[in-house]
Amino acid sequence: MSEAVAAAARKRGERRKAQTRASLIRAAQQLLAEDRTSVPILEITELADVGMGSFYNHFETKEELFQAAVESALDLQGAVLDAWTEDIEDPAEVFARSFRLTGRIHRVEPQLSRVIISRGMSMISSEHGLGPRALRDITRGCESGRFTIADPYPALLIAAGAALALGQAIHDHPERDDAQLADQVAEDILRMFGVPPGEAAAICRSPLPSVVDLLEQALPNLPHVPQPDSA
Amino acid sequence: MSEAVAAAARKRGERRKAQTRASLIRAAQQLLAEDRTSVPILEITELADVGMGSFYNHFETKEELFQAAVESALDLQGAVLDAWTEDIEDPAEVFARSFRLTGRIHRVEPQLSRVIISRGMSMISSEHGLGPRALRDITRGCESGRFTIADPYPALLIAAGAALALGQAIHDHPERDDAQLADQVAEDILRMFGVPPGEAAAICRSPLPSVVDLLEQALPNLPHVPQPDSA
DNA sequence: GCCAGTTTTGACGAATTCGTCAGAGAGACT
DNA sequence: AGTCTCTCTGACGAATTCGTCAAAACTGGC
Repeated sequence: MSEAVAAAARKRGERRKAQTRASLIRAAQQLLAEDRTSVPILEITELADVGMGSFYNHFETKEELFQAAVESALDLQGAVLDAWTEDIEDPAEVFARSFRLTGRIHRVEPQLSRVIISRGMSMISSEHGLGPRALRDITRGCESGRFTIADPYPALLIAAGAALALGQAIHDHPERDDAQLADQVAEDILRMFGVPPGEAAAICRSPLPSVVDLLEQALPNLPHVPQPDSA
Repeated sequence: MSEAVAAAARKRGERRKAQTRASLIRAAQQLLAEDRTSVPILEITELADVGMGSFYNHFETKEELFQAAVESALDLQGAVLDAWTEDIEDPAEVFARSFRLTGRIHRVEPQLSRVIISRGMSMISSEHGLGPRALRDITRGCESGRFTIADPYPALLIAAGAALALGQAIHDHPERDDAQLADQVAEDILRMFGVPPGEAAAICRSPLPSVVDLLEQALPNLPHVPQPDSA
């Protein structure tokens, strides 16, 4: 037991450092969402409520921080989607659910969404991006015969591009029904994958759990996510 | 006739001013393509080979210049695609040709391509973006019964997102066969539009004119495009 | 309580960047 | 040639931004 206590103690310093880093990343995400990436470092640290010098303890340049901020947001989004679809068998349902929930997230978590939109395109091929995850799911669908496309990769490009464009459209036109739009896009893409039209429509109109509830369940259990300060 | 001469003369000043503006826009496009948008204004004017003070004769802020640079690139791309497809009847062929040629442009004109990728997502709904043009073509296809989708708008989002993702992929993975990739993506999207698979495949495998030749023909005739200096 | 190792902090001088402005230059008109 | 107007130009002072560093704060081990 004393070992456990010691271990916990040994990690208090690390946690403090991680807190500072997380604060900086959260501030960077806020600025990224507001599309204000050429702010002075002092403004970032003020927003993060840390000393100006702390920035240089964690990052060499602003760009490095913003990069980390985007990767963190993408990792979060990926982990959340995985958690929400892990118990589904049908690849078509996995894809539809991921896509439709992503659409809902754009409205419920506009900051996360904007961060991803801001740089998601250039991260499609990155290991942090949603590309690898989507490619895995599409490939699974092809191998199981559920999807009948010639090659998963072009399909991935379409799906990933559509996901980002959908988010952009939801932000640009808040008056539209975002849920219906997301469902329609998902349905179109399923048909492109080779899912019969009737089935695609049924899958994309099935009821979804509330994103808010899902997020609340998922967030506390996710590893290495910048948490809001528990002041 | 003296009127015509006077008019020509009156415009010499305007042309000189437009030259300076075009130089600035070309410099901005180069920087945009290199993803270096937080450079000092002096560096932009040096690249444009104009005096530092000239910048403020044309733009209030750097962002305003970059905005103009993106709009100029998008207008060019749109005008070129229109010129290349104006005499085609079948909406499916118009779409396929636009999409496949856009894919080729990413490799042939990497700078134009990168500029569009850098901000194309946020310009989908803009009048300068490719969105309105694509929406027009897709709607035409729906009305003529060639496309059987429920709603043109979600389809537009998929096509636009895919076009940008394709460009990104071509830059990220230069070892891939970009022409084949673009053709496959176009084919998948045509099938999504409701074009029978066999037809979609045939349309997207038909031979294409050389983008280089087309560009050479189209460029000199396009209005209000920043031309390279004819030193 | 004290020391060694780490992280945080913000003040400061150095360096960069900004935006203005007065003068030069080019063109149009008399 | 003279003058008027509009654009171009780059030097300059003002303002911003950077990155370092020595001191302070915190932590863990003794």
